[in-house]
Amino acid sequence: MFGGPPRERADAARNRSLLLAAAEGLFAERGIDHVSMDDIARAAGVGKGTLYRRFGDKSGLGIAILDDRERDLQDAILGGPPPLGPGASPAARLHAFADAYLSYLDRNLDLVVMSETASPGARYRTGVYAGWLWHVQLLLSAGGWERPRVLAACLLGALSADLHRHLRAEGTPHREVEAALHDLIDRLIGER
Amino acid sequence: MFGGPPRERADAARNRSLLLAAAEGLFAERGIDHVSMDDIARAAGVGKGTLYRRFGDKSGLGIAILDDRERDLQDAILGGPPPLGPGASPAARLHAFADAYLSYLDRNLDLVVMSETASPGARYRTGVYAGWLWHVQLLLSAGGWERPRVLAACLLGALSADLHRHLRAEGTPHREVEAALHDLIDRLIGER
DNA sequence: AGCATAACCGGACTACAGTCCGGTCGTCAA
DNA sequence: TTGACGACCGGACTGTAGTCCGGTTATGCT
Repeated sequence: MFGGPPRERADAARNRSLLLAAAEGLFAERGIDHVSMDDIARAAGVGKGTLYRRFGDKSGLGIAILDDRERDLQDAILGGPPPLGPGASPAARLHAFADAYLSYLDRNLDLVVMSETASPGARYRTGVYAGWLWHVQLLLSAGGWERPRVLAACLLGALSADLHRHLRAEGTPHREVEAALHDLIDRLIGER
Repeated sequence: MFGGPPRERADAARNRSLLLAAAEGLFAERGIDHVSMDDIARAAGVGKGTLYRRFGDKSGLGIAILDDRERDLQDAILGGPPPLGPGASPAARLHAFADAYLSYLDRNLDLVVMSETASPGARYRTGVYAGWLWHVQLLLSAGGWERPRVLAACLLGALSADLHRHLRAEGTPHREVEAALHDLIDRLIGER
């Protein structure tokens, strides 16, 4: 009767792969700041229109590249072993989330900065952000907070990629950032 | 012997005023997003080079426009009456700072977003940011925290203009944002 | 296989941020 | 007052993000 979602055309899928591969290659080779959208389209051997139709804008391209790596983290949160996954106390899960997210950030910093700052407010419009927000909000309300959504948004503010790139550039040791966040979470929701 | 800093030339000063006035006018009239740097230079009757020499870039222009309004807040913090100024407990001063900063943000939201997001990391390179950081850091270390600098940076992350524009756009009531921040500060450093 | 349809393709085009440099004019010292 | 210096001026120029539309080609039905 109703078919599933219309299948992606073969040429479209091929171009998507070509573009993602070209972008990842160029980013790794020259650094994100020195790669333009034209470069990517040219390297993939397609026109610019194709690039923009597939990914919307530069931030969308970044999100697509990050997709797999983020999915790993999301899966571990939703169904992996505790304390990151379900089963541990809210406090323990919040601590585990902070560690896991910081580590994810650390491994993909420039890409995340790009996807979050391509245009003002870009971060908050992504589905991934909604996922993190939902998770933190649940943990906070399990911990008895009254305005979990706003508070969760504030906590995620403390995890902005831009901020952590700044801290890294300033030379702040990674372990100090982790320690500060754990202190903060301890005060918010209790001990580990 | 050594003269003071070389005086600004009369034409340069005149052009600075013209540019600031033109920018404020256009921003108010059309909204920040619909004003280009060319528009501003043309409205002020000067060339683009002049605009960029005076203010560096778009974010620098925003900072210059915000300068006075920020200075009021800085002065109140450094020498005004408690609890915002010196004399009150660190906890009380932190609460007062959060209120005052949120209110400042609320009154200048688009301009602050522009000055913070013109380029990635722009926020952290400004003198004003260093001032807020210093203040919050002092209050936290007076409250007995061990890593006041990193923690202060995280708290300011929760006060990013981009985030609060998003919360406003989402319809979150201002009083709820205030309440959440006060709850958070209470846990960090004690009661009001 | 043959055809109608709609999605897809690509590159020319616009708009904007930011740079550069030859010419100009304010400033200071004599 | 005059002259030399250097800061200042302006607009043409570059590089980039993102849009648009006429031509093309995959797809599903007969």
